[in-house]
Amino acid sequence: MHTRLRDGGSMIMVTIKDIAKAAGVSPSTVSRVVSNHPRISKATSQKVKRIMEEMGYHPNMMAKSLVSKTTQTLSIMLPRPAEELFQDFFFGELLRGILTQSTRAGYDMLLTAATSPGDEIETVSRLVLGRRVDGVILLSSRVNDPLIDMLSKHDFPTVLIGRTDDHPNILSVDNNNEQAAYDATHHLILQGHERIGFVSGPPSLTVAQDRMKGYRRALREAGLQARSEWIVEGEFLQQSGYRAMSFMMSLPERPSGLVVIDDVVGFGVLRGLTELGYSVPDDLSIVSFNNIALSELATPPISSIDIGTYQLGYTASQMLIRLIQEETVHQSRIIIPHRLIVRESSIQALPKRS
Amino acid sequence: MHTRLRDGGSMIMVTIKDIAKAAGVSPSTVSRVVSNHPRISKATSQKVKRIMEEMGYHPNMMAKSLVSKTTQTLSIMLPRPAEELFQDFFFGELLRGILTQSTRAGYDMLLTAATSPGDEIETVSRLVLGRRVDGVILLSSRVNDPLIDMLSKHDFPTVLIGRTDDHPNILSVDNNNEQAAYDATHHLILQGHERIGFVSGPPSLTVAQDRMKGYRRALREAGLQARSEWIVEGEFLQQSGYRAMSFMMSLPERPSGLVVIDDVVGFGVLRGLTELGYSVPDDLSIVSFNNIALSELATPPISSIDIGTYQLGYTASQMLIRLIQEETVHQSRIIIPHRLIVRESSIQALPKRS
DNA sequence: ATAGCATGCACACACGATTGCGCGATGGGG
DNA sequence: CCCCATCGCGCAATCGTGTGTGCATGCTAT
Repeated sequence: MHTRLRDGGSMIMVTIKDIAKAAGVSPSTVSRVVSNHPRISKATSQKVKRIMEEMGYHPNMMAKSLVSKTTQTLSIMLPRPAEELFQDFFFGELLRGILTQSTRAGYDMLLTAATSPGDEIETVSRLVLGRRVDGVILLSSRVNDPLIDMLSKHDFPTVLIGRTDDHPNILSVDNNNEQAAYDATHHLILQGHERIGFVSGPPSLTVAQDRMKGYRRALREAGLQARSEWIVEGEFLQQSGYRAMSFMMSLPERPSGLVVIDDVVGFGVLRGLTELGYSVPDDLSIVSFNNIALSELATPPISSIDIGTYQLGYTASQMLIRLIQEETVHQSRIIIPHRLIVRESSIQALPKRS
Repeated sequence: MHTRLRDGGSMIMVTIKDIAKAAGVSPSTVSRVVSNHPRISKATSQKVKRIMEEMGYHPNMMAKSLVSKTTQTLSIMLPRPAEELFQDFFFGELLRGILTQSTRAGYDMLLTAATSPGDEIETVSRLVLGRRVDGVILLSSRVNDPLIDMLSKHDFPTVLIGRTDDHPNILSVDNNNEQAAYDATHHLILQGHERIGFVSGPPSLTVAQDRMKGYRRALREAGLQARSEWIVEGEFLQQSGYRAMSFMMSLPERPSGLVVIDDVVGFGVLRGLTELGYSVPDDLSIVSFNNIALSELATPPISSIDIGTYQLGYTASQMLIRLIQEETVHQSRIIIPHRLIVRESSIQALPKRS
């Protein structure tokens, strides 16, 4: 059964002209009333405003954008593939930060993904060169990202959440991931561990590179060795954690502590260990990153580096809007502080309550 | 230090006129080339297309929208407060479903939240009456939602993810939540439980109401009683689960099985039980809803009703776009099938591997 | 009394695209 | 050979809003 639900765009549209006619003034006067132009008399202003109210006038944003050359819209450009991101709590918090700030500042958020692999440039061109958005927040902080090339070539307002070496003057918000990984690793060292592994993410991501560096530095400074079989690269998925765990536990010489690049991956590690009958933290201690809400609800709760996810998004949005509106920025790179949240997954001393 | 990064919107804009001039044709011809008008010669078409390529032409979407009265944009209207939603995995999957389909169909997604409490109508009016979007996906399926009133009064393309009684002809995608809760409860009954509780969400949400009904029906059919102290209402937060668990375990007569409205809440219950030294499923069996990715990674893995979250979003987007483009729909309400995923949290028979 | 200025508003054009209509050129059939 | 259909394209109006300019009017100052 086909049902006809709407009658062909019959929705009547109250324009500025209709208001003008009803108020007995010119369209320009109505426009100036809306924008609070000083040279409009109190009387006309009130009358026009009343009529706008009565007739239910809402300015056409498209017409407005056309002449003002601004859309009051930002785009969040998702990396490809985006599946991992969506599966991570991390993303929701980030989004919440971005949305809170941009909504407050009167900007709308466009959530953008490439239509097909390798189509990012095409997609962004359409938005950016087609003047659909005023600015872009990039979540794809890969090395040598052609998107960043393109945006910076066009001098388009862009803020990167992450890091890039190739474009020093692009705005970015990031953590000190090197130090964060150092702190996580150092924490395990302080707990007495000498065999510490690292479950990383895709090596093309700067965040994975940075955390790797911090991990290595901590070991080096402590005079410990980073054995290559204790370092595993994967994705930001639980399966990666599970696989990494299987591999590590099959080694003749196993690590006793593990730094894991993401909480979700950490969940995979933890679950695998539990299934195999190992105890955390006794058999293997775990520290991971991002401190998603469920980390503290794991059994045992997972120690994690809180990277200020909400703040990351909030700040990115704030920087971008400031850049668009004022065309100046105070700093081109802002580092959100991190902090280690210690939980049972990495504390052997803690009495077990079960 | 203030740094001037951009030189005042200097970004040159290639318009249809520029192309026309360079190609020695009229703007209308260029426009027709873009839209593949049949009455344009192969020769001119190719020449114009080559020049567009050379000069890097991208049509101005605002101008296009102004005349075509269509924006190729949909809005996802978030409920208030949105905090809970963002903290739930559920949301990411839903978003992924919506985005995948709408991107495929050539629509952009606007993520919209009210600027301040009670501002939903204002916010949506601006978007809808200001012709900023072509359609709206509503996530707020409260009872008596004034937003739905407003949208349906204006006959604006809308799809609701959830249910409403007040507006029978509004399009919606939903689960059979009553049956889903029935299935969850029935599963516990089959496991031999006779004292079964229900941890619900805000009673104003239709999803909470529906699941409550299914829970009650299952008990009634089995000749079991739903004691009021075994039914607790809360939010979609882990804390709610924790509190509900504390309360239930303090009762003189405790439930032995628990149906929980959301996995995240279930995590809270589970964690609380573990901390207090109770065993799941032996002391208390748990079945929850949504089957987020981490459910199977809990210790023990949580039984959950998979509601086809991705499919929910995908279908909503598909319905909406079809309504916009064809103005007809095959069905005004689509039910996404659910299925119970049984895991250790509700199976006493399963041998424990630890 | 009149020049001068501030005030309040309308006219007209612009933003960048789409599209109905019309006009010249071409070609084929009677 | 002429008429008419078809083809290929340009002209001009239009979408709804913003804004520079100009023209009245009324008030102040000399």
